[in-house]
Amino acid sequence: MRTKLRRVTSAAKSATRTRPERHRQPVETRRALVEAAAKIFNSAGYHGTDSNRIAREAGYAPGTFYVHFPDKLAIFLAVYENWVSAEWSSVEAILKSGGSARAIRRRLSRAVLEHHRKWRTFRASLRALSATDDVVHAARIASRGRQIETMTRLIRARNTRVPSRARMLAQLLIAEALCDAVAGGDAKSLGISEEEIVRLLDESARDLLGDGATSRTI
Amino acid sequence: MRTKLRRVTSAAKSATRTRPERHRQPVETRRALVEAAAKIFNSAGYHGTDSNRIAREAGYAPGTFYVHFPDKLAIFLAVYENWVSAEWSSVEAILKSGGSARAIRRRLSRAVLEHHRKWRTFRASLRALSATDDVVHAARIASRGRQIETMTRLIRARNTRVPSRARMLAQLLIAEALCDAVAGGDAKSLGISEEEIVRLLDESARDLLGDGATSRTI
Amino acid sequence: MRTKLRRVTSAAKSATRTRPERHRQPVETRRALVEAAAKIFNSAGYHGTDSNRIAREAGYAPGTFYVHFPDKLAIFLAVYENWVSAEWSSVEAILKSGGSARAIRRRLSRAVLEHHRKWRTFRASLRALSATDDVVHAARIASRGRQIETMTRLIRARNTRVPSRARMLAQLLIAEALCDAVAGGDAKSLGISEEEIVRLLDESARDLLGDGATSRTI
Amino acid sequence: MRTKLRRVTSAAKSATRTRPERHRQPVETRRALVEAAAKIFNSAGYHGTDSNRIAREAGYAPGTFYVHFPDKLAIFLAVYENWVSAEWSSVEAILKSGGSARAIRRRLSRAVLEHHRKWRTFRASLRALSATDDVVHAARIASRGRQIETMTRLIRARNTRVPSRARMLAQLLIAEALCDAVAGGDAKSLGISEEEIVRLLDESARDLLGDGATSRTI
DNA sequence: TATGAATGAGATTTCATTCAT
DNA sequence: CATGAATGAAATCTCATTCAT
Repeated sequence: MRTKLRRVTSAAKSATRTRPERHRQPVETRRALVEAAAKIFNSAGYHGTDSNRIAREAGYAPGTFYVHFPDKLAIFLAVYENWVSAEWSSVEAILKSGGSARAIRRRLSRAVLEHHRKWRTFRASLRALSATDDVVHAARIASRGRQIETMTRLIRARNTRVPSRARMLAQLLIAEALCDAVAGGDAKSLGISEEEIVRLLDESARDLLGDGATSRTI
Repeated sequence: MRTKLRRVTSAAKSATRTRPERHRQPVETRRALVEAAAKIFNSAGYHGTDSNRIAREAGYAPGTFYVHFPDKLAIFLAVYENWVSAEWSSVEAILKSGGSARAIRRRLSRAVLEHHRKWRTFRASLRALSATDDVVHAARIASRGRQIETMTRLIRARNTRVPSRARMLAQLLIAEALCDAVAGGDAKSLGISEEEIVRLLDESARDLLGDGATSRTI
Repeated sequence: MRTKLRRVTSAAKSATRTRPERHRQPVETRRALVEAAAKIFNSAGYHGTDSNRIAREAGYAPGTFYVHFPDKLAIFLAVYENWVSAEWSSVEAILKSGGSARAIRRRLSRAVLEHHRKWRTFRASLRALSATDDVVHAARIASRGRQIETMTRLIRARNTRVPSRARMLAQLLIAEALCDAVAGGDAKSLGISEEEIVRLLDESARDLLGDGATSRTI
Repeated sequence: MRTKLRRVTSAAKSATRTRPERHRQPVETRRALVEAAAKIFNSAGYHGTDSNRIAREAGYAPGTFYVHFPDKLAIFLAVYENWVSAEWSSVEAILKSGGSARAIRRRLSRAVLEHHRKWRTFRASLRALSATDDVVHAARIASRGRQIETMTRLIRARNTRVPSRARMLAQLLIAEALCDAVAGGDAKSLGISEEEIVRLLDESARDLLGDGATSRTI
C-alpha cells in the first residue's frame, strides 16, 4: 500500500526565500545567485543542484538565473573564482598578521583546514568536473597557477628562499589531501587522530615557510 | 477495448545486433557489465554514464543491466571493489619482486602513478560521490582501512618498523594527490616537470619502505 | 571532454505542434490537464493511461504534467474530486427543480444512471485503486462521508424523516451497483431489460426520498 | 544523503518458495500457479502483480508460467473461474445444510460476506479489467449468467417462487455492493455499524429465498 | 515440461533551458 | 531586468515475454 510524497510546490519554499525587497541592481542579483549556488553546490554537489533551485533560494524566478549566467556551469565557475580568492585573501591576511613563524603557520593550518572542511562537497564536485570537462579543467589549472604565484609572492615577502614550483605545487596538493581527509571525517572514521594529521600538515608546511627548525617531515 | 497489444518485434533489428552468442553464465555477464561500466565511468564520469549505455557496451539489452544490479550506484561500487583489489595485488606483486629497495620503490611509484593515470576520471567521480552519498562514503572508508592494513602487512613483511596509522594514511593521500596531479596533466600544464613530482613522491615513500638513505622529504 | 551539449532544437517540429497559444494561466492549464486526464482514465483505465499522453492530449509537453501534479495518482484524485462534486451539484439541481416527488425521483434516477454510464471505466479504476492504495481509499471514504452528509441535507430540506446512516450508505451502494450493471451493459447482455433494473432502482429510492406510496422494494 | 534499497535478488525468495519437490504433473503445476496467482492478485491487484513473481511464488521459474498460460490475463481468468465455482459450491453446500430458512439465510450471508472480505482486491481488479478489456468483460457476463442459473436452480429446489431474472441480478449486485462496503471497511470508517449493513443485506435476501416474514426491505 | 538469463518496448520522472510578457 | 509557465530530451527502471538448452 504505497503512497507518494507530495512535492510541496509552493508552500514551504516561500519560507526559505530571502527576496530582499526587489533589489534592482544586477550586480546584487548576481551576487545573490552566486551565494545561493555556492551553498547548494556545496551541500548537494554539482549534479545534485538544479538551476531553478538556485534561483529560488536566491529569491528569484528560474528565468532570472539565465539572465545572469549562460548555464549552470558558468555559475559553478563563478563560485569557484569567488572561493579561490576568498581563500587566498584569508591566507594573505594571516601571513600579514603578527606573531612567530610557528604561530603564523599554526593559524594558517587551521584556516586552510577550516576552509576545506567548509567546502568539502564543492571541492569534490570541482575535481570530478575537472576530470570530465575541459573548461573546468582549464579553470582549475589557471587557478593553480595563480595559487603558485601568490605563494611565491608571499614567501618572497617573508624573505625566505623560494622553493621550486614543483615543491610548491606538491605542498598545495598535500595540504589539500590532508585537509580533505580530516574535513571529510576519514581520519576519524579510521580511528586516526585528527591532531596527528594536522601535525603532519604543519610539518610539511615548515620548509616552505621556513622557521629554522629541522625539517623532518612527511 | 483491446485485450492485448502484440508487440511487433521488428525483424530488421535482430540482423544488426551483435548479440555475443547469448552468454549464459550470469557471472560472465556480470563481469562484462562491470568491465564496460568501469570503462565508461572512467571516461564520462558517474553522472555522464547511463545504465543503458553500459549494457549496450557490454553487448546486452538495457533490461539486462537491472537483472544484475539494482541500480547505477551498485555497479559503481562493484567497479570500485574490483579496482581496489586490482591495485593492491599489483602492489603486492611488485613488493614480492626482487631487486634493491630503491628499485622496488621506483617500480612501485611507476605502477601507482600508472594506475592513477588510467583511472583518473573514475577516481574523481568516486570522491565526488563520496561527499554526497553515504554508501559510497562508507565504502571508501572501508577500503582505506583495508589499504592501511595491507600496507602494514607489506611493511611488516619487509622487517621495517611500522609507522603510525596516521603516517600511513598521510602517505596514501600524498601518493594519490601527487599521482593525480601528474596523471591529470596538471603539472605539465603548469610548466612543472613531471619527473620532479615523481621524485618528490619517491622521497615521500622512502621513510615508509625504509632504505637507509636520509629522508629529506616533502 | 565536452563542456556542453547544445540541444539541437529541431525546427520542423514547432511547425507541426498545435501549441494552444501558450495559455499562461496555470489554473487553466491545470483544468485542461484534469479534463484530458478524466477523458483518458475513463477510456483506458488508470493503468492504461500514461502521463505523457495526458499532457499531449491537453496540448502540452510531457514535462508540463509534472509542473502541475506530482504524479499520476495526484491527477487521478483531482479528477475524482471534480467528478464527485459534479455529480452532487447535478443531484442538488434536480431536487430543487419542480414537479411531483415521483417526477423528481425519476429524473434523479436517469441522471444518476447517465452519470454512471458516462464514467463507468473511471469508476472501475477508482474501485481497483481503492483496494490497493491507501490514499485513494481514504479519499473514497471521505467522499462517501460527504455524499451521506449531502444526502442528509437534501432529505432534511424536503422535510422527510432522515433515515439511518447505514440505510443511506446502503442506498448509495445499491444505486451505484444497479447503475453500473446497466451502464456496463451487463443487464442487456444477460437478456435482462434495463427498464426493469431502473424500476428496481427507482423503488429502492422511494423510501429515502419518501412519496407516500407503499414501499415494495428490492 | 540518499541510498537505495538493494533488491534482494536471490536470498529471501527461496524462503517463500514452496518448491514441492519437483512435481512433474502439469496439472499440479498449473494448479500451483493459479493458487499463487490468486494470492498475489488479491493482495497487489492485477497491475501490481508480475508474472515472474507468480511463478517464483509457486516454486517455478519465469518461463514455466508461459508453458501453462499464454499470458497474464489468461491466468487471471483461470483464477476467476476457480473463484466463482468455489463460491457457488459453498453456497450450494449451505443451502443443502439443515436448519430453518432463517438460519440458512444467516449462514449464507456470513459466508458470502466472508468470501468478499477475503477476495476484495481480486474482485476490484476484476471490475476494473472488465471495464477495459473485452475478454474479461465477456467472462464476467458469462459468469453472471451462470450465477443466475445456479440461483434459479437453488431457489427452484426449495420450491419457492422463482423471481424475475432482473430481480435476481439485482440481488447479486446488492449483495456484492453491501459485502464490499463491509469487507473494505468502508462502513466502519464511516462510523456505520457493520451489523446494520449485514441486517439490510439479510433483509434484501429474504424475498428471494422466501421465509414468510413480511418483506420490509432496502 | 521446465529453466532462467535475456530482452526491449515503454512508462515515469527530472531538469536545464527558453521565451512571451 | 525579472518573470515563471512551459518545454522536451533524456535517464532510470519495470516487467511481460521469449528462447536456447
